[in-house]
Amino acid sequence: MTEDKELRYDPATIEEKWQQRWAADPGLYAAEPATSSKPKYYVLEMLPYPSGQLHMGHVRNYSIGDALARHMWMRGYNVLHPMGWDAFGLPAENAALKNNTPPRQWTLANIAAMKRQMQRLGLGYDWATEVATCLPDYYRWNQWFFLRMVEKGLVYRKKSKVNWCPECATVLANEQVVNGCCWRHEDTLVEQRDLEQWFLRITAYAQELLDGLENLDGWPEKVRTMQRNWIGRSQGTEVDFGVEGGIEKIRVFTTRVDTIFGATSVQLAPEHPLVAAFAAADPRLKASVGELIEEQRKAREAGDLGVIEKHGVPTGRFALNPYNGERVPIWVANYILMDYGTGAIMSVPAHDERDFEFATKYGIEIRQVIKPVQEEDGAKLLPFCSEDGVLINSGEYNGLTCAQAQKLLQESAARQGFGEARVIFRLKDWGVSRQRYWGTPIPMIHCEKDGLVPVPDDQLPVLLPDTIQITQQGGSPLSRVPEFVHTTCPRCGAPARRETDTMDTFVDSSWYFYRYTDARNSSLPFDPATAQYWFPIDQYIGGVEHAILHLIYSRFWTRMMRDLGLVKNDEPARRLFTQGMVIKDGAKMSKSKGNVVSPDDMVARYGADATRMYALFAAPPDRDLDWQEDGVAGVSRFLGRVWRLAHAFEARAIEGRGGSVAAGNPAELKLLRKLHQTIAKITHDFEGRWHFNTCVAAIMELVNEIQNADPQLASGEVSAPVVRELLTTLVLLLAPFAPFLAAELWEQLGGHGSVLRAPWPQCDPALAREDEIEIPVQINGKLVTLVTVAAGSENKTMEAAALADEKVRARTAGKTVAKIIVVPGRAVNLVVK
RNA sequence: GCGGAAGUGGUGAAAUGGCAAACACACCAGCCUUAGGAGCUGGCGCCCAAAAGGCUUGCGGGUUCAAGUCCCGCCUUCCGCACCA
Repeated sequence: MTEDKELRYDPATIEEKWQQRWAADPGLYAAEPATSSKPKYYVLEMLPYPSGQLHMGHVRNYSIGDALARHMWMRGYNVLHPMGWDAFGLPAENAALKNNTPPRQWTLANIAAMKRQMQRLGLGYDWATEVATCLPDYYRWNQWFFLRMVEKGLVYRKKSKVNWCPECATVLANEQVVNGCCWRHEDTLVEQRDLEQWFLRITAYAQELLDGLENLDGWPEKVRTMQRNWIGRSQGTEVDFGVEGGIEKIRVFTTRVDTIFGATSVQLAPEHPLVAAFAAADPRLKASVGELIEEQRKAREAGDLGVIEKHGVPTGRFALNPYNGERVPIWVANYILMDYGTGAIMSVPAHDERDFEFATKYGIEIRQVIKPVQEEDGAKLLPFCSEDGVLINSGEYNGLTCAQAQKLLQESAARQGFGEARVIFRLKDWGVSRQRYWGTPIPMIHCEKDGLVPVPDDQLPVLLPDTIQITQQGGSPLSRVPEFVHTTCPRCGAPARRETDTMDTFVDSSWYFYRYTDARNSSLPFDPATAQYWFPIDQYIGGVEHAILHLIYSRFWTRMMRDLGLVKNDEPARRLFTQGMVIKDGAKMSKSKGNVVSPDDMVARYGADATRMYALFAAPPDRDLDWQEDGVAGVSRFLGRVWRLAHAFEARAIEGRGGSVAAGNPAELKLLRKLHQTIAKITHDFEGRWHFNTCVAAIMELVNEIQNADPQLASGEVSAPVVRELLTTLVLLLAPFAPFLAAELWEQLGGHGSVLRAPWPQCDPALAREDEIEIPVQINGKLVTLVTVAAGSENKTMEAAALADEKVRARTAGKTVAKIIVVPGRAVNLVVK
C-alpha cells in the first residue's frame, strides 16, 4: 500500500465534520413515539454529577452504552438513549465559597462543558430529553412527590443523630467526616447532634424490596446480595422482661428465644431511655454511661477501624425473666446499639459469641441450655451457636429441638401477653433533610397555629432563591433569606415560616429516568402511558459503587409511584450491568496519586474513536481496566489501517455496487468466510456476553485478513462486488465502536443514508462454515499431532485419519489401542497401553 | 471474622471440559522513508548452544479418555459487610 498525504487517517478532521453533521440533525438520535411499530429498547447510563470534567470512568460507561444503543438502532429497534445531570449537591456551594460564583452559574457552566465533551466523544444521546435536576422544571416534581408521600403517610419528622461540625456550624454528610474530624477543619472533632429531620418511610417497602430481588435475574448477583444484606431481614421474637421493684418493662429482641433459659443478664444500649432513668439517681452510673456513649460515638466515626473492645457496667438493678421469673442483673454495654431492634437484649453467653466474650470478661454466669445433636470430642463446647441441638435446663421445654422450642415459646409469650414473633430489618427510614442551599426545597410550611402544613400543589414549585450569599455560617442557608422564609399559612393565612432544609440529592436520581420519557411535561412528572411504553429500562449501565444507595432508592421510588398509580412496573430496570473501574498503574485514578488521565487529552491526541474503542478493547467491560496510553495509540494505528484499506479499494468498492456477491474462487471464499464468522461472533456478543474486547479483536483479525489479501484485491482476483461487501460490512461492524470513522467511510463508500440506520449485517451460516478443519489428535490426553479432515466428517473418518497419521503410528507401534474417543468435529484421543 | 470476585507470557488479555497464550501493547531484528507518535516484513511463554524433546495457567489433592475451565483443601490480591442480638 502506498503512503499518501491525503490517505493519512486524521481523526480530528473526520470527527469535527461528523460532530457538526450530527448536531445539525437532532432527530438522528431521537426515539420514536410510543406508537412506533418497532420494538422498544431503553438503554440508560447513570447520569453524571456535573463536576465540569468527564473522567475515564464516564468514558468507559458511556462507550459501553453507546455501542449497545448504536447496535440496537441498527437492529431496527426504537431506542431511547437519554442523558442528564445530577446537578444538585454540595460541591457547587464549595465552589461558590472558593470562587465567589453562584452555584447555579457554576453548575450550568459545568453542564455546558461536559455536554461539549460528550458531543466531542460522539455519544448518541437524544438531547431533546435532557434533564438537569437543579432546574425548577425538574425539582418541582421532587416537591410534588414529597407532597404525595405526605398524603400517603410516607413522610414523617423525627429527631435523629447527625454529624455536626462546630466550626462550620452545619451538618455534614457521613462522607465528609474524615477520621472523626471535619474535612475542612482537620482538627475539629465532629459531634453527634440530635436534629429534627424529615424521613421517607422506605421501610414500609422493606419486605417487598427484599422479595423483588428474587426475580431480578438480570442484575448481578453481587448487587442483589449487597442489597439483601443492606435490608437485613431478621426473624425473631420480642419479649418483655420485668424490672424488679418497678413497673417498667424491658423489651428485648432475640432471634434465639429458645435459649432464653440461658439468659443470665439483660444488656441495654447506653442510650436506652431506661438507662437515663436509672442513671438519674446514680451519678457514678451516669458517668460510666457517658463513657460508653462516647466509645460508641468514636467507633461510629472511626468507621472501619473495627470492633471496639466490649465494655459495660452493671446498673445495680435486676430484670425478671417472664418465662420462669428468674432474676438477672441489668447491665449497660457498649456493644448494644439503640437503633437496632429494641436497643436491649437478653444476654445468653453459652450460645452467643458476643455475650460469651462479655460474660467471660465480667464473670457473669454462663449457663448451657442447648445440647448439640452431635457432640464433638475435643472441640470447644461453648459458645455453641448452632440451632442444631435440643434444649436442656429449660424446664418444661427440655428435649425439644431449637425450632420446636422457638415456636412454642413464641406462642406462650403471645398467649400471656409478654411477647410476640417479630420481623425486623436493618434497613432504616431514609433521612432526606439537608441543611444546605443547593438542593430541592422541602415544600412544607411551619405555622404557629396549624403546625406543619404542606405547600398546596398550585403553589409549586417552591423556588430556590437565586440571590444568596453562600457563607460558612451554620444552619440552613435558606433560613437567612427572609424573602424565602416569610410566607403565609395556606390554611389560616397567618404569617408563617417555610421549611428551610433541602432534600438529599438521591431523591433527584431516584426517578430521573422516568422524566426522560416525557421531559417537558408541565402538568405531571411524566405521562403514565408513555412511561408504561418505555419501562422497565431494558439495560441500565453504571458503576457498582451505586449498588446500595441509588439502586435501592430507585427501587423504592418505583414502587411508591406504582402505588400512586403512575406506573405499572415494580422494578425500574430489567437488566443492570456494572462496569469495572478504570485504573492506572494498579491504582484507582485520583488527583492525589497524580495518575489521572484526561479524556480531552486522549481525544486530542488519538481521536474520540480510538479513545472509546480502547476503553472497550483493553478489558471485558465488567473487569477493571488498566489504562495504558500505548494501547490507545495502538487502536489509533489500527483505525488508520482501516482508513487506508478503505481508501486503497474505494474505487473498486464503488465499481462493485449492485453486483452480485458470490464466492467464485478460493480467495473470495476465504475472505467471505472470515467476514461471516466475524459477523456471527459480534452479533452473538451483543446478545448478552458483552465481551466487546474480543469483538474488537475479531474486527482486527478480519482487517488483518483483508490486508493480507491485498494483492488479490488489487489484481481483481477478488471481484469488485466482493470487495464492496467486505468493506461496507466491515464499516457496519465497526459502527458501534468507532462511530465517526464508520460514518465517514460509509459515506465515502456510497452507503445509503446514515450508517446508524443501516441494517446490521446478517451472518450466512453456509458461508461462515469451514469446509476443512484441523483436529488435534491426543494419545492418553497429550497432544501428538493435528490432522485435517472435511468439516462434518463422521467419527469413523476422523478416527481413520488419526490412525493413519505417521506420528500416531510411530507412537502406537507395538502397543494396544485400548479405546478411541472421538469428539465430533473437535478432537480424537487414543487410550494406549 | 463473614460474603463475593479474581490469580494465565515483560504488559493488557484470549480460550461452549477437547491444539494454552487469539487480538493487542512493549521489546528485538530487518526493510522503506516524504524522518512520523508513520508504514511494511519477521521474531517474541520457560528449559536446552540448536534441533529433537521436555515443561508451563497461584499451591496441593481429586474427578475425567481429556482440566486454565468441574470438585475439595490451602495461599495471595481486590471489593463489599462487619458487635445487627
